[in-house]
Amino acid sequence: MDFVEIEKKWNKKWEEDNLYRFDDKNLKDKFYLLEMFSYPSGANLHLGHWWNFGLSDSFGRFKRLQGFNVFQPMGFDAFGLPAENYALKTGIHPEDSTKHNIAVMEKQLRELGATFNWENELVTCESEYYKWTQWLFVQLYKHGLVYQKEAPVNFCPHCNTIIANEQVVNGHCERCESEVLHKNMKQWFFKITDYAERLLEGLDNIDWPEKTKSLQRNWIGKSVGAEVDFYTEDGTKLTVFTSRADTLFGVTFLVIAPENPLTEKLVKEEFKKAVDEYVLQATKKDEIERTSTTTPKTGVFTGTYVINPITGEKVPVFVADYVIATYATGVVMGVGAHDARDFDFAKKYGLEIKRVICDKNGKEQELPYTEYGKLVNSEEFDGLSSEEAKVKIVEKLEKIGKGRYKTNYRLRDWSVARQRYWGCPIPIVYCPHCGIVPVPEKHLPVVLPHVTDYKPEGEGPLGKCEEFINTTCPVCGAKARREADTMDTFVDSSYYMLRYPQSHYCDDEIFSKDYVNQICPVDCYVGGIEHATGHLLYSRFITKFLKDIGKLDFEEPFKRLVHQGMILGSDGKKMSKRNSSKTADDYVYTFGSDALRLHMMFSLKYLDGGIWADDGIKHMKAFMERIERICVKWAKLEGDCDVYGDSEKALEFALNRTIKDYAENFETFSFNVAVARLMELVNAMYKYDAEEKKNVALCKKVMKDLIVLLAPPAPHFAEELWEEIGEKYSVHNQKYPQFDASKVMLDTVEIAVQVNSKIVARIEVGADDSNDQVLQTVKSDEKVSELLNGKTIVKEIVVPKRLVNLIVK
RNA sequence: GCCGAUGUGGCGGAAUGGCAGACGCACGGGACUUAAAAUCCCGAGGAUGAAAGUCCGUGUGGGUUCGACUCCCACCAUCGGCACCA
Repeated sequence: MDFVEIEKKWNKKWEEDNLYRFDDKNLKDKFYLLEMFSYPSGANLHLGHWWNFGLSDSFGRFKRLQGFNVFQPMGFDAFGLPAENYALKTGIHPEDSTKHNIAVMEKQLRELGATFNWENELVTCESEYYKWTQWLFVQLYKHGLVYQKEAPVNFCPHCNTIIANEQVVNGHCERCESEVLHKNMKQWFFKITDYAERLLEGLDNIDWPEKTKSLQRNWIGKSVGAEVDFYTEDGTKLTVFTSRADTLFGVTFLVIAPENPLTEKLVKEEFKKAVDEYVLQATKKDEIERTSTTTPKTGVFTGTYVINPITGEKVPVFVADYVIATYATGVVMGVGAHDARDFDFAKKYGLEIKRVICDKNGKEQELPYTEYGKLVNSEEFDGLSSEEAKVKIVEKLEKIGKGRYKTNYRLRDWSVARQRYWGCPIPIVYCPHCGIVPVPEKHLPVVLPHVTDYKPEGEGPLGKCEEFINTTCPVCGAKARREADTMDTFVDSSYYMLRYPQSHYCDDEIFSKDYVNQICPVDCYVGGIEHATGHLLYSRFITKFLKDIGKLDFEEPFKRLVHQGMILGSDGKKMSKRNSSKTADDYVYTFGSDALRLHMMFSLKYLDGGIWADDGIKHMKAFMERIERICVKWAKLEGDCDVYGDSEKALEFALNRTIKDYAENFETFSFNVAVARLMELVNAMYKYDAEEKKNVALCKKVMKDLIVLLAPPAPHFAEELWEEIGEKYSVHNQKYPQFDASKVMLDTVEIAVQVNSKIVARIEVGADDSNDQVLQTVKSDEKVSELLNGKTIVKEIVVPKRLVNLIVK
């Protein structure tokens, strides 16, 4: 069989026949399978693409065999820095290069022979799509979830733009690895923090990898505690947040962040110079230096004292850069005895360290002691446990109006403006009379103009485009200017899964509620774990928002999430041209795409990934030829020989075990085991083939079931073989073979009766057909007592029959 | 420091608490062949033994159990994430 040829042939035919059309009238059995869409980077499809798209396509084909009406759309995340940087490098306009790249990638994706629903293709840089990105912005704005604020932002000097927290990796830009600067700039934010609690709670009800859930929990960073108000002598209030209200009696100083606006107010005249100098220095320090836990703590005294609301004690206030201005109140109470950082700080500046917690047994432990324990030196709270004291102390603070329960989240609001050209324009107009005005829905989209000067220079390049920037106020009609920034591409991708079902079939709204509620949420989402705290969090936020404004009935966009592992080059690093000597095409043109898929499935665990090794791919081709040989041979068998003995039982066992395990392993993306079962079945067929007399009907059945099972991992091969054995087109319309449990119940079960740790009897019990696991009922009670012969049963243990002999002997 | 994952032959990797190493690669042997390739069949964790067999084996040490790769506790190693978040 010429695999390369047949692949061309069938790809063409399937496309002509539109074999995988999604039936939008039959939504009862719909299955929405989605792979994270990609950037049209212009590179050729590489092995990583095959790994991602090819294998999850096989999963989709498997669901089809099971009778699901699979919706598997494909599109492109076409805005954004990669596309733009590529354009800057080549001198070709982003729009042109993007369009070209999409055409190239689309062609290759089609060659992959995947069952994508191309009629729903979606491209985020087309106005047909980004109209709704802007609509979304306006809705968020109208619901008070968008605001503009002068804020310290992450600024990448190389990309010349602000980037989100999620895009900063160890203080460096995730794209170009330049060191990120901190600037104060006017910024647009989405108030994702309003959804922090719901984003946390929602994790409990979705089928996602625990790892990813914990990454998100970590990122959201819920911290339950209390706020406590400290007042200066002249009545300025300093509120601290603490999760350890039980240590309030141990406070010996307060620390305020250098950037906290209150800092300036607090400083006493004679300390001003020192403090100003310190603040200046602190803001100059780079992120790494400042947030490193190993950097020694520094700080200066402000000259101000505050009163501890519960003890009445006077404690000094320091400025120190180990306190973060943007978290909670930006002020921290210093408890040297029970916090490692405060301990270091107190030691360094000779501040008092006051023990207020002993261990659970009341023993004094070495300081700093940061565990929970029992209170001491805390007046009426002495003897309480930390847990009890946290409640009692806050209750008392509430009574005197100087404290309250408070929950904080580490999650920050989402910074969404980018000072770049190649993105979705922010639909905002600045009017001299009306101020900030969102563009009315009926005026959308605000079309991104085709400009030639799109070099990023720290401000939105659109500001230089007069035709774009000058407009009139939608409210009063006065001359006004448009916002020059564009949106973060994560906004584009935060709702695309909801737009896919109607990407071209719904012009007057983002989607029609009734229809999308039937198709969404996504039943299975496949993509890399690197988006755990970015795209996957944003999408959840936006979906919750759309539910809140009545557009959806559900609030989690992805029911099930699966992360493929990464496929690595021989050096153990991420695949690149340098470490992979061969491209996907090399394999496709030598062995065929089916052999490539099968090999990828079999040779590594899909969820773990690993180092790509191509030895073995030629054997995969040989394996396919081995299948072809026996199928061609068995297809020619004639007559009605119906022998039925142990050999036939063994073959039936192999078939049914494969049918069962294959499905189970496909379901969990354990493709390596699924393919192994196919190999076992083929081995069993060869073994049976050695029989003089063969049960012809059984042979034909096994052969046909095998070919059907081959359809997901080797679609072209299975189709060709199906035709070769004289079956009707198409194998892809077949049903998943029926599993017959009775054929694999070779093990009956015995109960071994144990007396004084010796097994004295074993009783055979009947197999229960309705349950293919093992526990059954005892057939005869008399038999038990007979065997026991008056002894007392200490214990009965259920073991598979094949093991009883081993235990007894 | 905190959180999470992983640890099984030369390699990729299997095992609802029940014969550890399925399936495959690499390896060895046989059949076919003048020969090679291809194909088909067989072998293979380690130690010991002529062999049947016996002993040891799933990172380490304990525990639960008739029985542990699997469950529990402690530890070691590797990888990933977060990290002065009060």
